[in-house]
Amino acid sequence: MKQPRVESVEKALSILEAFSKDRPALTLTEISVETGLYKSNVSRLAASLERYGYLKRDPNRRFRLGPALWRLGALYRRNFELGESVRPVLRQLVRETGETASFYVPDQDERLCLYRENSPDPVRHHLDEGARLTMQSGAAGHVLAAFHLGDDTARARLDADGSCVSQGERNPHISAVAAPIIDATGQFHGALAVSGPLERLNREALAKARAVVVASARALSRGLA
Amino acid sequence: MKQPRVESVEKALSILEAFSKDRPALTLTEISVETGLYKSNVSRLAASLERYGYLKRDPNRRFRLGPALWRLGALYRRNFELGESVRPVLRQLVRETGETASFYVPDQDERLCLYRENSPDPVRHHLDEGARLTMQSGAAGHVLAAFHLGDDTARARLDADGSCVSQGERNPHISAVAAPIIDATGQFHGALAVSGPLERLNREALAKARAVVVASARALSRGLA
DNA sequence: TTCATTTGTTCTACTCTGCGCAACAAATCT
DNA sequence: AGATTTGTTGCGCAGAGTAGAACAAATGAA
Repeated sequence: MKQPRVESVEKALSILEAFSKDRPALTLTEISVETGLYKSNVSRLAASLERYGYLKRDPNRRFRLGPALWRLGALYRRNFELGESVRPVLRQLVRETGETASFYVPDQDERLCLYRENSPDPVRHHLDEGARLTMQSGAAGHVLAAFHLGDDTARARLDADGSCVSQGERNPHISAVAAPIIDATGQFHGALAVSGPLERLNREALAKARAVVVASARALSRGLA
Repeated sequence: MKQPRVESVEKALSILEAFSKDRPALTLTEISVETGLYKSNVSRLAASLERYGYLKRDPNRRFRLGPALWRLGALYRRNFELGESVRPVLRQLVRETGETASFYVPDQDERLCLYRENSPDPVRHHLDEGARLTMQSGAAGHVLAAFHLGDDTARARLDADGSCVSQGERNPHISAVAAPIIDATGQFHGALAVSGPLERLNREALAKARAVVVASARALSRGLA
């Protein structure tokens, strides 16, 4: 059997993927170059995307992502009844550790920062909600790789309780600790993590943080009916 | 000239539109019914959407919106450098009026609640960020219709300063006041609004709120380089 | 358990969509 | 003004995408 797919749809979606934090507005030719599609083709695909509000054109006729994405994105996040329960947990983690707390979910073969509460400390690990990182490194990355992809190498890095720590792995100045969220049915939802500057979040602090994160993850996991 | 469009892409997007707050998870047949597309067709389109993370299947194989939407939605919202500036303004409005404050942007021929800060009062006008309402009614609706669509009827309802009030219009128990955000180049961005229960937000309170909203909208408008 | 029913996937043939490309138009720069 | 870049439109062919049915898998009933 052949994997079914619809080419033009995937082309259209790849147009959306061309946008990023650093490139929030693109001209037709830029999109064309970025995606490798012909300009005429992009023009037509973009027209359809625009109709549905997935793209819009700013005053100088450049393309930007459209409001429909935000609307559907909000719907997506609502699916996680988690939202209501995760935020307080993150805030609690920030209070208890003084560091930044985040919640990651798998997005394709990468990981997505779904929720985040930043440390009050001016020197902190900063990252935006909606940011996407690799699953190949970082404490949360390993947890996701192990539970979502079923990666054995990653699984080997995990503690018996499923938690994982990393020091200066993805970013040389950051250490972190993460634990999985798994509901009663065994369904994996994502990873809870605390991260901060390596200097402050040293071996000792990490060990303490690990206990807190694991406990919070347990509580959250239980909270999912 | 014929309006360019790509049929399969629009079909795919209409699949995403089939999801809503009340129907966050759909089976293949449900999508098929909702969109009027053949099941085999939905199956293939959905496969492509799934590949790109716009859809995912939950444990019972039902379709749900995917994380890519949230990621891109976050990017979209970032485009509004507004975000950073709007939130504080909304909070300030809540503080000054005691009612709920929101920021709406146009989304196709409707309006989308992009940011919202709720009143601390237990009896308040509740609505979620990401919710979509008509442009045909409500104070913010008229402002958007007037400035975005250029609707003359709506324009006639506006005050000289562009503001607009409504009492029990969209919802019989809610009154509201809204004002437009327009940057130095004349570009319209959206509407700032304060809304609350009709009983509390009466004629008198509305008049007071209008002044506050208009002032905030002015300040915000100026804040956009 | 077995049978019935619903739900989802796979296959095929035909049609018309979507594609590449080139010619055209519009905007921007010199 | 002319030159160059950027976006749109027209056209014909290839083949992508569709409808429909047949098949497979899951679910429910008995």
